[in-house]
Amino acid sequence: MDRLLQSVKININEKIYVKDPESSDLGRRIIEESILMIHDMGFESFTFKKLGVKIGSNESSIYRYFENKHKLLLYLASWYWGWLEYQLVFATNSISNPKEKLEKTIEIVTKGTEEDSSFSHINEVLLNKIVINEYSKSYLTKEIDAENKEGYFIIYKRLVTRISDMIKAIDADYPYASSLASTILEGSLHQYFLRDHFPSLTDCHAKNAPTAYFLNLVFSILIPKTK
Amino acid sequence: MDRLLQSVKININEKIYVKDPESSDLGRRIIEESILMIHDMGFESFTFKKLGVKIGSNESSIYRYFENKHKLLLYLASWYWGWLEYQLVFATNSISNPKEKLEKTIEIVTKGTEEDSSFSHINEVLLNKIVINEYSKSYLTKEIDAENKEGYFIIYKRLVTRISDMIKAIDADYPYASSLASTILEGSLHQYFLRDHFPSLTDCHAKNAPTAYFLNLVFSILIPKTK
DNA sequence: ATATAATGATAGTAATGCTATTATATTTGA
DNA sequence: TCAAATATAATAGCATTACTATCATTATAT
Repeated sequence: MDRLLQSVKININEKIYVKDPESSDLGRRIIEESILMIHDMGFESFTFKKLGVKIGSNESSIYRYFENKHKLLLYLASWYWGWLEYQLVFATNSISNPKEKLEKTIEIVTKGTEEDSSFSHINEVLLNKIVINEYSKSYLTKEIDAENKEGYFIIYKRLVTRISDMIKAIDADYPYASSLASTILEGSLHQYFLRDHFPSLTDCHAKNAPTAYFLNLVFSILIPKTK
Repeated sequence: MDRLLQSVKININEKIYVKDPESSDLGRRIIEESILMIHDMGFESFTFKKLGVKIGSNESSIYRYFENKHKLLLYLASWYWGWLEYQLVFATNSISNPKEKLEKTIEIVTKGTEEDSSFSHINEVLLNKIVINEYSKSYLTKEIDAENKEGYFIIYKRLVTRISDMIKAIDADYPYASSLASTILEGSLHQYFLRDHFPSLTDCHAKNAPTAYFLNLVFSILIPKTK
């Protein structure tokens, strides 16, 4: 990825954290190590106590950054979607042809993250895997409506809206632009999960196969209509 | 639904339970009330202790049926998918035209469950909502590969395979039959979730709108190719 | 009537998810 | 440069969870 990304700070809703983890060394270590730990042990087994031991700090200190591990997950997910959105906007901004633009977009949001920018403390490859395995848990809760109202999911929603708008730009009459956009994002994560754990339920085995699958899907739906 | 369903017992992998909940009154009450409680309070807040209080029984007695609440969720999900599979086979068995058959299938698996059979102790309407909100949590775990090997997900996998086979029957050359099948099942649950909590991310607002969305999607992809 | 199985009651344990308090560094800015 | 403010660390404590174990009681089946 472009080195420029390094200097861009992903803007995350301040209500998600108690204290901005980007504002201190401890905060950055919390983010850095939590990604490694959640990836290793899964979100359920991950605790602030264990994280404290790992970063040589104290449980109570971590609570000064995040109310609980659910909020930390919301933070990591927001960061990931913000990072993806940045890449998307950066890569498609100059494309004026609507079809090309959507193609590029699908490519970006469905390709697996394979290399770490290795500039920041955030390992994007592992974060992508965390999003695949844990993102649903961040919204499949009883608190979803309240948290949505607080704006904890704006970045994700904005991303879906961007894709939806591009779909509409190609076919203004297609009545399911938002559903299709959300299917691409969600469905892509799901296909990667299936590839790793239920290989018989997917055809996406090769590298970046979800991209080919969704490109075929989307343009089978949209293009014939515009002819 | 047909009254016949009443007499059919959904066959669930014996490893999921310690003692078959269908084999006793207490077992049936565990299933019946757990559905109500998980629907009400969400899977996270639900505990065997609370369930015990609700059914006027003891925590330890419930542990004689299910090792833990995760296994109970696997049981409920398997029952749901088995029930859906039964409906699907029942309704499509006699259809020989591949397109009609897939149409009917999509209709069945994407339509929201609106009425309870009210014959058994299982409330299918609430169970459908539980599947929408909690099913992902049953497989997004670190134990997934071991549990898959134990066969805890066979019914779900069989269902996806059935749909995949029907897709292949229409277009043998379409290279993503399994991915499309899994997208229909998963995506449908997701669209219902979005409808209830992120309405701006979906176009499926009307009753059974996911059915229309997926019918359009699938046949835009498959039919043009066969012409 | 007796053995067997199912259920209920009670207790206990380690871990989790916090909160609170106090002590000790570290930073900063007057 | 020193005091004040701020950040972090250490320790303790508490309610709840997710169990396990034991023993008593109650059906049921032979």
